[in-house]
Amino acid sequence: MRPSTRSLKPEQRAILEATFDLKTTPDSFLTRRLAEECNLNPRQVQVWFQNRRQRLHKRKRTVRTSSPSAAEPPAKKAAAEPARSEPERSEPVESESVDSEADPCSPALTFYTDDFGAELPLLWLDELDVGTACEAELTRRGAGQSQP
DNA sequence: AAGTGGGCCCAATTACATCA
DNA sequence: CTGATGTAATTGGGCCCACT
Repeated sequence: MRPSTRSLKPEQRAILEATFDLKTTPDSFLTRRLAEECNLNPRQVQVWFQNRRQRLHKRKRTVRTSSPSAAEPPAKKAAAEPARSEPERSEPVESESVDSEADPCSPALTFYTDDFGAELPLLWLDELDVGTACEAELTRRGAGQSQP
């Protein structure tokens, strides 16, 4: 493993990866929030997610093709993709690792990434109410910024 | 209804950095 | 030094939605 070559800081990646685990395609709002949280440009966040998805698909394809019993047709892009019909795009990809590190007891999702070893309170990940939950939580954090 | 512009995504590619 | 590998960023093409 390379210690991140010319890449983002471990903390930034940790946040992005934790988010990616729950949501591989964040909407513009979430992208902006992530950018704020990571001190990056929204464009960078967007590019990061794009590359991440690409890597994931590539790996899966490689695994399948290298697999002797892999008989999955290429699925030609939009062929099997409902795409923008869904407002929230049900994740077509299964998380490669980390099934559910989120603490269900916590009001705000908390992730522990062994990558960074840090505690990442990602509150906006509630896909259902990204907007409101995020606003509320961010406001709270911005004001108090302290967890009991 | 048709045409246009903006936004988003995917796949492929490029450019750079690091390690063996 | 070179080749392999990983990552960030760019490019090109396609699709969808809102607007005129």
